Amino acid sequence: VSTSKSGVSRRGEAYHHGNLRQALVTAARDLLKGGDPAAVTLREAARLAGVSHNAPYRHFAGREALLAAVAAEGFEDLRRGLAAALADTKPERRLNGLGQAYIRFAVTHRSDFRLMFGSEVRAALHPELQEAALGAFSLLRDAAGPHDASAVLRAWGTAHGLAHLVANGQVSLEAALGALD
Amino acid sequence: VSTSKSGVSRRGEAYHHGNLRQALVTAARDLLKGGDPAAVTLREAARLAGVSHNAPYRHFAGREALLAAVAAEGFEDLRRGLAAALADTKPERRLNGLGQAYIRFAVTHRSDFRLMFGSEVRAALHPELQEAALGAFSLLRDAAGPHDASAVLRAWGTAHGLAHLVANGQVSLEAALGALD
DNA sequence: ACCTGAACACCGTTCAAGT
DNA sequence: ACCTGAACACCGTTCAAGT
Repeated sequence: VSTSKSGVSRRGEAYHHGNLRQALVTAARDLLKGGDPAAVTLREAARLAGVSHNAPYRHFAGREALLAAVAAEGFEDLRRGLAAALADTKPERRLNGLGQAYIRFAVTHRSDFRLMFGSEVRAALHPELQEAALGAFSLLRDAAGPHDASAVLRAWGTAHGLAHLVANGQVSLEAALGALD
Repeated sequence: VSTSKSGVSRRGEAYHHGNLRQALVTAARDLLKGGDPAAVTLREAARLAGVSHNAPYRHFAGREALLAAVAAEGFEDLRRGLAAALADTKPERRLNGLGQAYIRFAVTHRSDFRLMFGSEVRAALHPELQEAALGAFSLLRDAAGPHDASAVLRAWGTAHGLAHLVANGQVSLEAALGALD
């Protein structure tokens, strides 16, 4: 968002964009907010970034790679949200606090959440995405406190499932939070 | 799959197909099995069904309507699976048995499951799909037995979340079933 | 009623250049 | 290095016909 870093020396300048990669990710994220992942188009993202329909290939192998970068940013946001919840929660309420933060993320980042766990992007093909996802998941695992693996997995599943149901509009946020404990 | 019903009088006959709608849904389901929902294409489904790329519009308003029909079939299958689990489970283990069946459905119908709960199809726009989904969900609600609404929702969330995690390959089937209780 | 063929506006992706 | 323009093969969707 800032123009202070490297490359963009004249305003309106498209050639030697300087931050095209991030501009494309941001554009894609905006397109995604509309709710329809099919609307995230390489050509439209390029248009929003002010470059030719072909410039994105300098930074991304293809459309799916751009979506993977968006999803990876989503997982980083999720990790931050979970970490913040940890800091605000008493140790004995950790599972609960993490669950709440997970569900809140799903509603406040609805379209990101669906992309992160949807089928548009095959995570196995995008190491950067896998790493970001692992970052969020392992925080969950490590931070859950004195519970056995099965209890942690069950708590994860519950938060994850309620988050999906809320994000899909099948359950209200209040009901989901109320069901957490 | 049967040719005995209405219309297909000569083999190889495409004109007055007789069962084009179902043929298209079946074709779409086959395409979906590949794992990539983008591969489900109106034109390719028409090709598989042996009709022109335009014939599907006689039965579906567009691509999304075809996907909605596929998802609706998925929900009917899910409902059947849940009903079968109910019949096989002692009353005091109902929540558990339903959860197991839910997770099993997700792994045996991986791509259907992801379509049913993914973002390709906006359920709100397809009443037939909403009805099929409600059929499965209300079976869950009604059959759960002597539990309060919050406990039923939590159990649904847990099964749903674990099912997603298994379908996405983030958790093994054994671990998910083990976490159920 | 049900189906076809041509046409339009889009996409992802590749290639040969340009600065 | 980074970007452009032309080109290709695909799509969804619409329209005017055909039987």
